[in-house]
Amino acid sequence: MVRDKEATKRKLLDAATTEFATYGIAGARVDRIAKNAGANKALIYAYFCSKEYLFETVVQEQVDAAIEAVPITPDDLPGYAGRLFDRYLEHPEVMRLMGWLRLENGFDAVPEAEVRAHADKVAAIRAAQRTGSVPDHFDAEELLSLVVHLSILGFTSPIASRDLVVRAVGRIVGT
Amino acid sequence: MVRDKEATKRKLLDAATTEFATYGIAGARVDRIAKNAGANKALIYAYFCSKEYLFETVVQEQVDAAIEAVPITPDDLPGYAGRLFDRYLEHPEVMRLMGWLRLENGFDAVPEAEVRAHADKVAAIRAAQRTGSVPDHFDAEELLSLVVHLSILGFTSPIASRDLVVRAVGRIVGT
DNA sequence: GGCTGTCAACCAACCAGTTAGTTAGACTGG
DNA sequence: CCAGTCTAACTAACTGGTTGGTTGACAGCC
Repeated sequence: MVRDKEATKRKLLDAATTEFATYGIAGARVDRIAKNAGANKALIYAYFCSKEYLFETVVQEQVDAAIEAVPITPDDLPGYAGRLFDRYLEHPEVMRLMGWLRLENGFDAVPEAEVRAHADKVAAIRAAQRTGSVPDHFDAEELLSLVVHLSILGFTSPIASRDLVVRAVGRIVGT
Repeated sequence: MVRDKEATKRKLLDAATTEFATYGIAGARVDRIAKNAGANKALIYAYFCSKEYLFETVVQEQVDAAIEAVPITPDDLPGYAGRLFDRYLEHPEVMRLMGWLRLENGFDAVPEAEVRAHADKVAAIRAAQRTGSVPDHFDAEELLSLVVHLSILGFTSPIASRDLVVRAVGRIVGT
């Protein structure tokens, strides 16, 4: 047996990510997380204080990763939406975790990292609008909301395709 | 005490609607539903068999009501999106219930009533496209998905307004 | 009297969180 | 190099409380 705190934390976080994405906060079972991580339940409380705080840690980590993986391209918003669409298709856990978070902890329970990243993206779009490379019939914040929202079309509609999202954003952004 | 089976069922359904919309299936408490309905817990099992089946009944009822309340207007899809937006603002339970359903029972667990209504709406849009009153750069089914999806923008973005949704759908539908 | 709606009390299963104790392995003094 | 010691990672078993579901008795109505 290897005694490695960080490695064990990692295994617990991985198991918790799957568990929370599948069952949500109320539905997740601490025993199952420990078992799937091959670790003891008490370690969850030693390392993450509580089930709730473990969930927050998982969300934080996943949101950070998603934000870093798909940087915004203000001059190509349809392409940005397409890359977001791809990301969510590859990592549906993020969307599921956010879904649980919003339903269980209220609709304004937004991870801090997301708030910061959001502000940066609005600024980037606004700058692009000033140079004229992005039309301004929508306010920068409105435009970002629309683009991001359209990129998650795949979770609402079974017939949604990458191409559909890209074309729709193309029409929203305009010429 | 009044002994009225239908009235008791109604009170239980109302309490269950609030409870399930707030806490989901796993998070909902049968005792709390009974208490809030002013009825006994055993009646839930007498009338609705199980917690799961009670949830299904609630969802069915709410979805039916929502479908009936907002009929489609193929020639005015922005207006349709606006009315859906209003409906969800007034009755957020429906969206929350659907959210729980999708997360807890899988993303293809769509109520039967919704499937039927969906097909009708696609047909209506397709007909409008044939008469030329709706442009056909999007397939009818794609168009409906986009319109419905945009109407729930309020659940993703805190800055979403009715006007924003209407304008966005306007650009999607085109002239 | 029998049928039906209602209920308090109950139960077995489950679950988040705790604790008292065990052990791997790093460190130390010789 | 090694015996002794100390610490922190780890664990099995337990606890207090909760939860979905049941049951047997009782009350009102034909």
